[in-house]
Amino acid sequence: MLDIRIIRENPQRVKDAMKARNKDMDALVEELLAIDVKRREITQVTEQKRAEQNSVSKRIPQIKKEGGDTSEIMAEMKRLSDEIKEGNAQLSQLEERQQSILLSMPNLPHESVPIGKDESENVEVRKWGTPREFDFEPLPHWDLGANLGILDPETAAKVTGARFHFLKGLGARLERSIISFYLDTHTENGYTEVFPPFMVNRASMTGTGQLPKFEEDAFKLKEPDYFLIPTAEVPVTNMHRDEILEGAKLPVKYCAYSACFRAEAGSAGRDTRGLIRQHQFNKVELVKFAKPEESYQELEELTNDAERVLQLLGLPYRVVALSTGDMGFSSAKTYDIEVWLPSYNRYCEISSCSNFEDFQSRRAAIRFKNDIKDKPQLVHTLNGSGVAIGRTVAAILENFQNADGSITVPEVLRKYMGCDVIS
RNA sequence: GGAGAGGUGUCCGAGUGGUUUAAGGAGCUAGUCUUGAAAACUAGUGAUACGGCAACGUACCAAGAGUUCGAAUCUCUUCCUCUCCGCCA
Repeated sequence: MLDIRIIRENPQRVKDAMKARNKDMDALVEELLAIDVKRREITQVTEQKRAEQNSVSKRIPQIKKEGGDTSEIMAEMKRLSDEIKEGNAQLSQLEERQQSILLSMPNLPHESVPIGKDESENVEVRKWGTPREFDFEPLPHWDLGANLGILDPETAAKVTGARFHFLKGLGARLERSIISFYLDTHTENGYTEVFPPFMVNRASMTGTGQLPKFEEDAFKLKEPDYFLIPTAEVPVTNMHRDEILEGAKLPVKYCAYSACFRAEAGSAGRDTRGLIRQHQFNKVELVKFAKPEESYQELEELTNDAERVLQLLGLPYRVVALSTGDMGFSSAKTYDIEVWLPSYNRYCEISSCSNFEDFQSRRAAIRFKNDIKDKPQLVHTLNGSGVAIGRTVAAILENFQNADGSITVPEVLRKYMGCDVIS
């Protein structure tokens, strides 16, 4: 959520930023400005009346005690009370409208973000590794998985439906090994491991920006009003909702494994085969709470921390800076890490690392103060996949396949897998 | 799921409609006393939000709604905690 003060003081900057995101919100910005003026005006008048009501109310018991007649004052107070109620009603209407507009507005992109209409204008920042030249015809991971008997979407379709998988045997073990390897790597690197709930309430989904705008993307329980998490970002960031953190303890760094659930609304027909786009997938997520002046340095480090696991696995990847037109709703700046997938013959997103600045922390009221006497200020929140598990499995199967259909297990996973080859 | 008890400030805890600007205590801060410390005494003490240039005002007693001139206190809804029972991993 944007700060109403930024809109009040620099509406043009906000309008321009929305246009860079392909959204014309000029009319909404103007409406916000009008609401803001009116809101403050009514607040002042109503609070003044409230002050009078408080002071008169204090005198009433004294007058009664002295045997005075209060009926005239009571009648006057009744009128005042009605006026206050009317003022409050107007205020809550204005506040509700203001809030609903603010909740619908995406974050302002950081000045370093490339301006662009969509993903075609993302900027490649760096590349690591070299895509392998095969001396045989490489298979896509869904064929490799089926041939090895480790990937079984058909049974999942019977048991549940489309876009789910059973992993079997060494496939299931590979999934589990990657989770452990990622968590071990990140905890050695200073992240505190947490295991979060996989369902969250509405306040948490609103805090990180999934609601109210993107409700149709989430799986929702009928009763109670809970959502299946689309990413561990939601429960982990909301751990500190409505809290004031100690400045000396920042940055706070968490890593968390979770299953992730996405309805994938609007993506029918895309990536229908294999592990790339599922309704349920596993992911290890990195989450940071940082001081504002350090958050962009922290974003670079978080991205590097995510890259490290791919380097250790030996998977070629590249890092791209998303353009204004391709960035997510809540993000001020995002790097995507894309792993090389032979079957796609291109790099494919496996991690998305973002600085949300104070966009989430304002919604979720996550603050800090350096000293006990300071005024609390909003932290900057960051997160990134470190990294997606299912897509890692796909990348390992495809990049490390052998001519006989077997898969060479990356060195770092062997102690988890208990074998060198999947065959 | 059933029955019961609760949720008040940093903490403990009083408070069933108005002299409560939330009693009292603990803790914390400063001072007095003391060679120093402890004790005692005195004073201070909201890690909150909004409006206002400011003085200040307003809100906030789990959350939300209601009754009333006036609500921590009465009514309704929700959430959470604890105890017992049931069920379960």
